[in-house]
Amino acid sequence: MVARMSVAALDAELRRLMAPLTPSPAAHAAFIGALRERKLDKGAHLTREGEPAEALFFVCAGVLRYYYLVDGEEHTGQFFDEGMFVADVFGLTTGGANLQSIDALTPCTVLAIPRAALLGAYDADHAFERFGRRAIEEVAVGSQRRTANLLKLSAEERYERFNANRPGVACRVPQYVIASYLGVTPEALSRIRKRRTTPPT
Amino acid sequence: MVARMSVAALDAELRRLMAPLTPSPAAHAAFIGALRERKLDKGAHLTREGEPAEALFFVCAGVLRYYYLVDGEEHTGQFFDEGMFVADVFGLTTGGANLQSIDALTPCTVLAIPRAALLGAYDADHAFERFGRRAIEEVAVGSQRRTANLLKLSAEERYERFNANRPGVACRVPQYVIASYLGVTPEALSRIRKRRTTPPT
DNA sequence: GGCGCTTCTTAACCCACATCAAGGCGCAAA
DNA sequence: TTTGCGCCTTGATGTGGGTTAAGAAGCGCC
Repeated sequence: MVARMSVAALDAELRRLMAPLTPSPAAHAAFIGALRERKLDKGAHLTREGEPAEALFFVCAGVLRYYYLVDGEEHTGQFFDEGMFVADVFGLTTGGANLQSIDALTPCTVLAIPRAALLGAYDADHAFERFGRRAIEEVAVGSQRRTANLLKLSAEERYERFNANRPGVACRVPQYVIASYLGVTPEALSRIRKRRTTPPT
Repeated sequence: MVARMSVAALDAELRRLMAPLTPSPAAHAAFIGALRERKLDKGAHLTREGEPAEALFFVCAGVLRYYYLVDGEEHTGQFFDEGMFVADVFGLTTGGANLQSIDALTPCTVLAIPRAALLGAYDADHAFERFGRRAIEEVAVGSQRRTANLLKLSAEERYERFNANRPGVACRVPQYVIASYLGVTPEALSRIRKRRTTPPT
């Protein structure tokens, strides 16, 4: 049931992150064997705030995001598209309840790595532990960069950078979701866009 | 030259994070042997933006922070006090130039774990690799929480939470540094404080 | 083709916070 | 004691973005 091509993409990421270590064939086989493919309609959820974390996900196709719900408002934390890993880091790493909800912004295909299989791989093989370390290092750097941008850039600059850095996301998700990522209202984003496309009078 | 008590505190953190694994005596001895103690005056820097990352640091005494310099303005990313690890995560993990500057907000004592020793420990022993994974997981969760707070809370709420969560930091660093952490000007923080202490007319 | 739903835009008004500009206070050096 | 400096506060004024309220435009569905 698991598409060959998707697993190959995940495997390439896996080997990039654990290099120069290589996993034992047994540990590798157990890991691959635990993968489950999931197809998501637009709007479907992978996790919800408060529920226990089940898995680490690898995006084969589509765009997802995680977000926080604050008195009815959705605050988007990050976007994930093809080739990226997604999870509620807190829930996945501590076993506690998820702090974030993850949903599909387009129809998606993901590979799920159940939490038990991931922890088992960490225990079974140093190479998987390295994969876990390197993967979360990239998450941490990305998150710190995001924090820095929120602190030091204006809404307009954040929008420019987002367009430049994530063009594949920018053109596939609705403006109001981008607004919630930038930390402004959809109205404000609309104004920014008008200003930008009509700078000369 | 390395104080016994400080190393004991670091070692406790180390064992907490690598549990239930334990390092080989040889790898553990090599790691401990590589530690170097550094004393910092208030205002002294551990790293500067653009320089190569040298080490991971463990705070024995004092308060430090990392910050970004944007046209003359310092934007504080995070505070670190006794018992915490500090580093420029990007520089330390990739070997590239630091993205952040780290300085001492009070006189400090830290233990430096040279980058080469850290990477060597990762290679030498699965238990150290686990320590690295767990430590950076905590960093990632903290950074995501910080991002979420910037997105969803007002300046006043961020100040309240900071006071509640980091009282030991709040009372030891100047207001203008706290303001740069909250993402407001010192003037705005001053007004927030006045409002807070004088809610009844 | 008409209907309803979602998304995006526009406009008017308001407010939190930035900016600019003075002071005030504590402390250390002279 | 005086001077100077770093830090905090206060006030006046400006503005980016929030809020509210309407439309307009795209699009699937009957």
